[in-house]
Amino acid sequence: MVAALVGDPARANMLTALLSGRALTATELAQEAGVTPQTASSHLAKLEGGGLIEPEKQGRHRYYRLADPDVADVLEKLAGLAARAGHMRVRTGPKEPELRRARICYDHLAGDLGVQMLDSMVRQKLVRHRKQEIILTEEGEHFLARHLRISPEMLTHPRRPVCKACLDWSARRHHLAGTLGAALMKRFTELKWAARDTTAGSRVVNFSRAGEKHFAALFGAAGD
Amino acid sequence: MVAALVGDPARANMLTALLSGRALTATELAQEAGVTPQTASSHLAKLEGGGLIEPEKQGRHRYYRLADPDVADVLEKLAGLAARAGHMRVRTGPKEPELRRARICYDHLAGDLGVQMLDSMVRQKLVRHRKQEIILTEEGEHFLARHLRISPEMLTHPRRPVCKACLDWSARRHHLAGTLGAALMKRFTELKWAARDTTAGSRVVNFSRAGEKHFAALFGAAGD
DNA sequence: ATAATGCTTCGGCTAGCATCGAAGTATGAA
DNA sequence: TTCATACTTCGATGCTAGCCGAAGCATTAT
Repeated sequence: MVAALVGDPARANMLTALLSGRALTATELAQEAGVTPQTASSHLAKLEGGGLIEPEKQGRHRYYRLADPDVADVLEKLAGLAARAGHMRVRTGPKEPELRRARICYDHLAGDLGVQMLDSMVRQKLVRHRKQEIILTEEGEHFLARHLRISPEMLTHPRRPVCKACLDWSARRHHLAGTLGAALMKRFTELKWAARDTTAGSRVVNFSRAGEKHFAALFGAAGD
Repeated sequence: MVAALVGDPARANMLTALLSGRALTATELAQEAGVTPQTASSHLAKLEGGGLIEPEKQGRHRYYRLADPDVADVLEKLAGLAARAGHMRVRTGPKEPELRRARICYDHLAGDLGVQMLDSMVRQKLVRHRKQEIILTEEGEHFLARHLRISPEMLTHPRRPVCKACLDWSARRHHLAGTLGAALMKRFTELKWAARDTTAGSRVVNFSRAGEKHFAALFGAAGD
């Protein structure tokens, strides 16, 4: 029975975390639920078996998201019932809205700005994006060399692709990973357009006023 | 959490039984769930505490029904998810459709015909029906005396009202109980319009061809 | 290669909860 | 009144399932 899956508090916490439309790693879900990774692993296997969530492998991470909008729908209705019965479960949105805007995803930029950057690159035909595959175009190489002093040879790596689509959990869309994604983030840091938050463990990336302007000039949103 | 309530198999069976829109007694729900009455009592208390079901006392019975259309909605969606995951839960409708049409409710007529009778009586202004209260009108007294030879003094009883609204679980609406309800059923039997099913424990009431005609003449449905 | 990280599987422990028997209340019948 | 039925509460038992420690892949970093 599906309800039994949702009934367990640990699993309910996981699902509630996923309800925000983000995709989270197994470890992140473990701490959301307040259990150890091995316990979480068992729960996640059950949720997956019940068709409530779906995994997406990404390097040595395993991102989980809700399997379906229908699942989210049922969960919300369920939460609505609980609220009416007085068993309110507040669980307000994630802590930092800054995280949604810009953050480190391993070594590359994620968040709204990361998604926006990939969108812009596709629109400018710097890359071609089909499904999971992303290819750097010749125009893209020129663009990178001219504006950011990133040369193709800087991007070669024995076992890592230049471009890769990476699921962004705050925007629920893909942003750019791979050696190019890492190189871009590195350059942004070197140029002092952006800097990682000094707080230990924080994944927030803060853009400077000037940095934001330069970034927008290269990768501005569609409407701009 | 609400989902935990639905998660237990016994409770899930109870809710599924109630999902058909009927109201069932605690004992009936116990056998639906396949547990003893005392176990069922505990489950029902929890479901009531969670706001999923609501009791309606009726003599020494306790009828339970889903608290809200919303609850039914969520349960159906939940079942839909389960079906998609392959964990189909068939649970086809109740055994006898005859039960839905006409049956004994203690000593009076219930089922579609019971509901239809009360509707017709209201329409003919034989009774006034406001909320739970039903009052026999003067016209009603005349009608009963003329067509069924039921006199007002036959309906007096030390501790029982003449008219009472009784929740009909198959139609999910009220039918007529009280001494009048009992007297009507008694008269139908005497006139051989209807007879209780001979099977032991059966609550089915079978109408004869002629009985059905006479009944329809007095208490026909709105469209007729 | 070696080390480190992310995640899973295995095994044993424990808490919680469903379950039932028995006894207690409430309602109605005789 | 006394008896029967419907339902609940209490008390004790037993089983499920969540939990963690330790160990086992898998992937990536150095």
